[in-house]
Amino acid sequence: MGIVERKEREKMEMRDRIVEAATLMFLEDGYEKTSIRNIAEKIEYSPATIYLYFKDKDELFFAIHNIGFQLLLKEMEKAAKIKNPLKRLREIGGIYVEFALKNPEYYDLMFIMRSPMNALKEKHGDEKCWQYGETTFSLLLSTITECIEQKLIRTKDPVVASMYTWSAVHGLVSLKIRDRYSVMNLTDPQLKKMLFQCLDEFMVLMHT
Amino acid sequence: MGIVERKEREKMEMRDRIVEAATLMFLEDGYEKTSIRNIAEKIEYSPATIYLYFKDKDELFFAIHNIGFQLLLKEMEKAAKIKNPLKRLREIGGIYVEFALKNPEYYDLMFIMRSPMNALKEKHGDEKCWQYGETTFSLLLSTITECIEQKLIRTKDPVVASMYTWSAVHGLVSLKIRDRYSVMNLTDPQLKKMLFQCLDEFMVLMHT
DNA sequence: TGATTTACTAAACACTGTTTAGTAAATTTG
DNA sequence: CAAATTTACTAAACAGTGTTTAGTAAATCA
Repeated sequence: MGIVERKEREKMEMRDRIVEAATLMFLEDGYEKTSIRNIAEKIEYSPATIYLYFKDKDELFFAIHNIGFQLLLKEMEKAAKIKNPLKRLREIGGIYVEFALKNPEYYDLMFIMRSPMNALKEKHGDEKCWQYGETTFSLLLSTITECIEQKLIRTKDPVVASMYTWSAVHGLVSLKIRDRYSVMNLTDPQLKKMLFQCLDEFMVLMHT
Repeated sequence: MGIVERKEREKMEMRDRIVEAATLMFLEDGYEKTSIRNIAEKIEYSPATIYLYFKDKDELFFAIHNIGFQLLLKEMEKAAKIKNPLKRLREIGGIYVEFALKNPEYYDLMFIMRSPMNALKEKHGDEKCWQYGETTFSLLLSTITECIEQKLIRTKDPVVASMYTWSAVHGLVSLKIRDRYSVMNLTDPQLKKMLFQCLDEFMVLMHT
């Protein structure tokens, strides 16, 4: 009898409805204002119900963080086609920066906020750990490895190169998202231009 | 009569006592656990008293953030002596990374958390804005300008170079502080070694 | 000495994440 | 089909949070 299947499906549907409502609220009003009580009110259930589907707020926001990664990885696919690994590397960087500027809330959750990482810590070993993070990093790593193989960049260690490349682009966008470029009085379009100038200059530095 | 002077001095002393207690709590137990109520209890005053000395929690944490910057700038002074601007640049980077790893809570407050920047936004124009941030950045900017003048680095625009250099080191340490290097299973000493490898590799890239 | 200002606080307001105990409906079992 | 059990849900409470208001006692001024 398909009764347990139906129940499982219903459970999944309810979970999805919670994540959907929470995501909408999070993107519109930010993390702080997306309270368990507000989400519950939006889906017309009691706050306690949410705890039947998620261990805590961190686990719920881990689910939202995953949606963000799916979005980023879909964008990244566009770069995967590019044969020349150096051009692909530049495109990956460009997509990364563009994603962060277009989806600052998602980016914040994916790479800055503590919340989703807390969720990972608690279920140690259950699934490997930070799957989507690994996937994204290995995309960068394999591209840089190709660049080194073809002697297109001035570096030997692919892991070190991947780390400081990731750090460079993360630094660029996270300082913007967390308001530290207020030092230089720039408008948003001016800053965006600057960020891409930084990216291009960085690519020049790496190039043989 | 020195009565208003004494009162002013007492007001300052009380302010300092609040900041001191809050700083100790913040460094020991982190931002979340450093509540207005806990601070008040520690200094043996009521929570409402704190609001006679600080507009809100953000303003209090802006004061703590300033202490962090004083600490960083004191470390930076050691680099100022170095004549060779390229070596000075490397030292500035090293001190920056070292500071972040040794004082992750301060670093977080200074360059990642929203709280102190919120305090700045509210008093628009009162003092310029993010004074300490500007000071630190101009230290980097002047060093890089010297490097360019002496043709020691492969770049023309000093502002762009300062931005991506800052971003690179900020990226390195902020990904560590916010737990995103959990991807690579490294111990803390291993990661530290890697971060400095990244810094050195980056310096090689910049060098002519 | 009386008026005023200053420094402070108790209590409340409006929130937050989370847990517990209990209920009503759906499902399974005899 | 009726009784027992499981499932899905909620009201209410717990223990906190930042912040404001109204009121008090002491210090200072006139």
